[in-house]
Amino acid sequence: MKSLLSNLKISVPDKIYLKDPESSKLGKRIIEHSILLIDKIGFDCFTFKKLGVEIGSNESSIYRYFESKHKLLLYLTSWYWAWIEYQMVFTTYNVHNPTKKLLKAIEVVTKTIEKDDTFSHINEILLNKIIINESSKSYLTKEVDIENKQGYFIVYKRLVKRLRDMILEINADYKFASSLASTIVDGALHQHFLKAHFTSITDCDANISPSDFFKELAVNAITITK
Amino acid sequence: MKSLLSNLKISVPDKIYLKDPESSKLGKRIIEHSILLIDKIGFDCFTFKKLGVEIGSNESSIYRYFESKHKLLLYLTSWYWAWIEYQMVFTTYNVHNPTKKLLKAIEVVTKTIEKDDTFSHINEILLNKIIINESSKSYLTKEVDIENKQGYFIVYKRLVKRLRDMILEINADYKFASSLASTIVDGALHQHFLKAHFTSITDCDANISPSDFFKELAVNAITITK
DNA sequence: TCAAAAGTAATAGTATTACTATCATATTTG
DNA sequence: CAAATATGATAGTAATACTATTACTTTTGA
Repeated sequence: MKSLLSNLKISVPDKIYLKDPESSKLGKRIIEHSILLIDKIGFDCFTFKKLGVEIGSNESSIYRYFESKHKLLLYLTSWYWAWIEYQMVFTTYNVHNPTKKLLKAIEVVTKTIEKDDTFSHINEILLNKIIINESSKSYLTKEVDIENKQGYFIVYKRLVKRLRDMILEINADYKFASSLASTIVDGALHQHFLKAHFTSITDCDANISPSDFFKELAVNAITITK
Repeated sequence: MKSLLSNLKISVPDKIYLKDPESSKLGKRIIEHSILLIDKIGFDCFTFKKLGVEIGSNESSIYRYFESKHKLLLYLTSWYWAWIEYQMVFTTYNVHNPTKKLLKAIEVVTKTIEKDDTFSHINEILLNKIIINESSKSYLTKEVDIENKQGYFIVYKRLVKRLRDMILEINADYKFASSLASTIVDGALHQHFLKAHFTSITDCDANISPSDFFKELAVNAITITK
């Protein structure tokens, strides 16, 4: 219970930012408009100078919140996964049947995001698109091991571990619980990408969702060897 | 048979390059050393200027082969997948049992790459590392739809479709053959990445390979609903 | 309430990147 | 051996990803 409650808050590892963007109006505008701008022009073309123009503020002011656009991406991904984790813990909390619980968790992790008005300055639909298109760039770098040691990816890893634990609750003997969990989380993003851009190599479309695929895949993987 | 033979050659869509790097000594040096340098410093820090220094040649000469480093990455990924496709077709060619055939194909796609001396200027072990760490950057761009229309990703998509067809040979009623195939190809790269950097969220290590995981996953997914 | 502290803006400057353009030289080929 | 082709050297450009400094503005707490 304690462990659950301590993670319900959308909190991002504090080493990621220089100054907490949640602590000021400008900080919130930075987050709000960085999501809009990254979605619009892509992370590769996104710069703090362009963001400054967008929010009518100065480049140098943005640098006081984030060292680099890479750190900003780390912030956005951590926020996103913490938000997903919150929903996962919340929706599975009073579900006692292990299989039902896992299916609910997979649903949360793999579904197409809908509007959420809890956090007014964050557009979760666009943020989800950014996660699909850009989040892997946050760890596919030469600095990944150093940054991993500094805890920049704990939220993501914690989410995968929660999923792994639910898998093991169903079948403690399943040998690939961690790999299955990480495959579901990463694979869902990939299927959403394929659905939008490479339709010929996915079955996901208006009728079939990534959730359908991964739910069946997971249940078959875990229960067949039971 | 014709269809098989026509794809056995390691051929890369010719719109990717300005001048075929296989057509000259300098071209081969560009490929050879771009693999070494990208592996060493990462694609983000890689520039044609640095590559020029490395091969004792001029930046402007490299630009005569590739428009940009992005195109070079597209070349390397296409070459890699064509090489994998070649092995997949070759090793499954005389296997008539559909399940055995699929398992051999998954082995080829997911295994850790070993030395291959057929193509002297290409270090396949390092190229595989580049594919794991950098290949998604070739399609996670704002230009993906235009470039897809121009055929820059056909080799990758053709490989996934071959795998899909083998899945359907086992069970023609399986609803998620394309998604399973694309999940295996992308997921294997991801598991290799996790094995190297985020060990706590994968089961893959010195004893368990991504191949073990994906073989069992695929067979269970396909056969249980048969 | 007023001074100190903290936050924000404006400007300038730097090294590097991702190229393009031009011209010269070297090599190949018909 | 001349013409064509390939490569090299140099220069130049706009943009990127920052850092540094100074000035102004707002908040706060004694």
